[in-house]
Amino acid sequence: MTNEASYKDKKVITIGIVRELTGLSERQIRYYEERKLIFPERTQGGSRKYSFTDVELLVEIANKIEDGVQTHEIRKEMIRSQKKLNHEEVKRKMIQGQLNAQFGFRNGPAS
Amino acid sequence: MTNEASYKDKKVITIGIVRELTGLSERQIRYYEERKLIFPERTQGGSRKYSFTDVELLVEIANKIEDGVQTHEIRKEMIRSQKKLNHEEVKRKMIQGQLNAQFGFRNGPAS
DNA sequence: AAAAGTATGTTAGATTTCCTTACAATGTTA
DNA sequence: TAACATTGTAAGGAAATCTAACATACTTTT
Repeated sequence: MTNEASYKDKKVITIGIVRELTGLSERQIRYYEERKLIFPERTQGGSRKYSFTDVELLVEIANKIEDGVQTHEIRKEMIRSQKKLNHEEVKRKMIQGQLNAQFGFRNGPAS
Repeated sequence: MTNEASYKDKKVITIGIVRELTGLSERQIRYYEERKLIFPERTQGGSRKYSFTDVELLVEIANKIEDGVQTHEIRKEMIRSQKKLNHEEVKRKMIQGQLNAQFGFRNGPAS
């Protein structure tokens, strides 16, 4: 049913490569994490690992900052659009629930 | 016309992560390179960088080796399928050439 | 205006990751 | 048996990353 974890979202890129891909400094990349705009995973030893999605997000963040938007504002925007997404998801599930109620659809493993 | 360089083919993954993703040892990964089965890029400093495609290929290689196939044979297979691909490409271009001869299609920058 | 906050650079020292080379061990092919 | 194939391991060095701290220049808040 669900996607095989897409390449785009797999956290496999170290910070040096992210620097190359985005043109940002490592200082900037770490700072945006400190401001909770980005959430790399870590290796056993503690090195950061990013996804291509993270890389794209970083570029968007950098663009907004160039436009004078503060990390603080960017974070709010992100929370807003996250909420909107959640809202969409809730609506989708409600509709799904109504269909189930009406027609008794099932897709679980039970027969 | 051509694809935006796909995430799958971008060489951005360091050997430690490849080890995690494939379960192979770094020794094995480097050895398969020595046997010309895989071709990582390098960072400025000399560290190897792999793509997701490389990771998949490594898993295939590992499976064949478990089946007792030697790197030497695997390489031949790869060259064979590479040649088949080239052959397809040549055919495609020949057909394209014939179309051009017949109808004089152009898409270059010249008027 | 002074204080606080934002964004980034830089430095230092420690730790992790990666590199190459070489030798060893074991199994396979010629 | 001699050569080859595959993998482990060790050593020493270089590259990459980490955190913490201090500095700077701006902007916002009080």
